[in-house]
Amino acid sequence: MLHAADRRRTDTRERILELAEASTLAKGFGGTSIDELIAGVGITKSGFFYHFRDKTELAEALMDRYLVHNRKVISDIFDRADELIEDPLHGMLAALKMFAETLSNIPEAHPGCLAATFCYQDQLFSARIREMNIEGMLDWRTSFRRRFEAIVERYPPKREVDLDAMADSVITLVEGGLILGRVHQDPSILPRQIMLFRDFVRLSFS
Amino acid sequence: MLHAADRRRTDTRERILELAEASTLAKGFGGTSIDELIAGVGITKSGFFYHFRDKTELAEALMDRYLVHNRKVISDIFDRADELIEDPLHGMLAALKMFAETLSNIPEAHPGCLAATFCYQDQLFSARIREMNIEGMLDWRTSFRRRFEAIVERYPPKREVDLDAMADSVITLVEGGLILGRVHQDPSILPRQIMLFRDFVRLSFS
DNA sequence: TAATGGCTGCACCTTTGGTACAGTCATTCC
DNA sequence: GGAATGACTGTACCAAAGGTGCAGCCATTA
Repeated sequence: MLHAADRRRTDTRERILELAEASTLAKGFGGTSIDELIAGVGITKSGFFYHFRDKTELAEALMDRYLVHNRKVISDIFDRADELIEDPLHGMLAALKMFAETLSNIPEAHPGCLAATFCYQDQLFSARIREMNIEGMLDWRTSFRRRFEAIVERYPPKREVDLDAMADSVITLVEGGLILGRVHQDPSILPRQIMLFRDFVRLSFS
Repeated sequence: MLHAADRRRTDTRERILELAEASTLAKGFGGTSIDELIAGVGITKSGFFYHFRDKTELAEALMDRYLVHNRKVISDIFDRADELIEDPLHGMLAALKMFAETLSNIPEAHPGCLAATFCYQDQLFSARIREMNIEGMLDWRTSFRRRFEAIVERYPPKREVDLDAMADSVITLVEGGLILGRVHQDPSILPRQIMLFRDFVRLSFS
C-alpha cells in the first residue's frame, strides 16, 4: 500500500527535475542530455527511466512545474495588489509595477522560456505538451482579461480598446522580452517593457 | 579561376537552405535532420557536407538569409511610409499599420522565430550565431530609435518616455507574438499586438 | 588535355535516446 | 519473521543522428 508518509519515497525524481530545469533554461531542452542528468544526480540510466518513461515525459513534468509556478506568480501579484488597492485601474498599475520588480530580481530563472523552448520544438513532443502550453498562456489571458473588464467598467475609454489583445500583451512581452534579454545579455529589457505597457494602460484609461 | 558566371555553379546549396528554412520554421532546427534534407533535395550526405562543414554552418547560413530578409522588411516599410508621409509621428503610425498588415498576410513564414529558435539553443552553436542574432535585433532597435527621436522632437511628450524600451517594443512583440500565435494557433495575435502598440505610440505623443 | 567543381559511394565512428530484463537492497505490511 | 514492494543497479543491446575520411566520377572550363 502506498501512502503519503511512505518512507521509501526518495527525492531523486525531484532532483532530476531540478537539474533538468536549470539545464534546460541554460542550454535548451534539446541540449540537455539524459547522460548529463544522471551524472549530475548520481544515478544510472535505468534509474532515470524508472522515473520517466522517456524524455518527453520529463518535458511534461517540467511543464507541470512551470504551470504551478506560473499560476503562483500571477496570483501572488494580483492578491497583493487587491490587498493594497481597491480601484481596478490602480490595482493593475500596482500589479504591473510589482511584476516588473519581480522580473528585475529574478531575470534568468523565469521559466517562461520553457514554454518558448517547447513551442519551437513542439512537433517533437506530445500533444500533452502543446495543451499544457496553451493552458499556461490561457491562465495569463483570463486573469488579465477579467481585470481589464473591471477597469473598462469604471473607466470607460475614449477610443475602443482591443481587450483580448491587451490581456495577451503581458505574456507576449514576457516571452519576447526574455528572448531579447537573452540575446542582448541585458536583464533590464523585460522589466522595462512591462513598465512601458503600464504607461500604456494608464494612458488608455484616463 | 572562379568567377561570377561560372557555369558549374548549381543551385543545390540554395535548395538545401530553402528546405532547411521551411523545416526549421515548422519543426525547429533540432528537429530538422540532415538525412531529411538530403532526401528532400535529392543528394547524398557527402553532397551536404561538401556545401556545409557541419550543421552549425547551416544554421549560420540560415541566419544570414534571415538578416537580409529582416533588413528588407524594415526598410521596405519605412521607405514606403516616408514616401507617403512627412510627419514622423504619422509616418510611424502608418508604418506600424503596414507592418501589422504584412504580418497578417504572411503569418507562418516570418523568420523571426529563427532568432528565437537559435536563441534558446545558442550554447550549442557558435559565437557567430549569437553575434548575428544580436546584429538582427540591433537593426530593429536603431531603426525605431532614430524615428522615435524625430517624433519626440516634434511632439514633446507630457511624461518622460523610455525611448530605448520603445524602440525595442516592436521586435519584443514580434518574438513574443510569434510564440503566442504558434501556441494558440491564432495568426491574428501578433498583428493585433502591433496595432495595440500603435495605439500606445499615438497616445504617448498627443 | 588537364584541372577543377560538384558531387557519389562506401566504410566507419560517437553520442544520444532508448529497450529489455534480471538482480539487489532497504523498508514496510501482515 | 517472511513476503511484498519501491527504488533503484548492471549488463547488453539497438537505431537514429551527426559526423569523418577518402577514393572515384563526370561535366565544364582554362
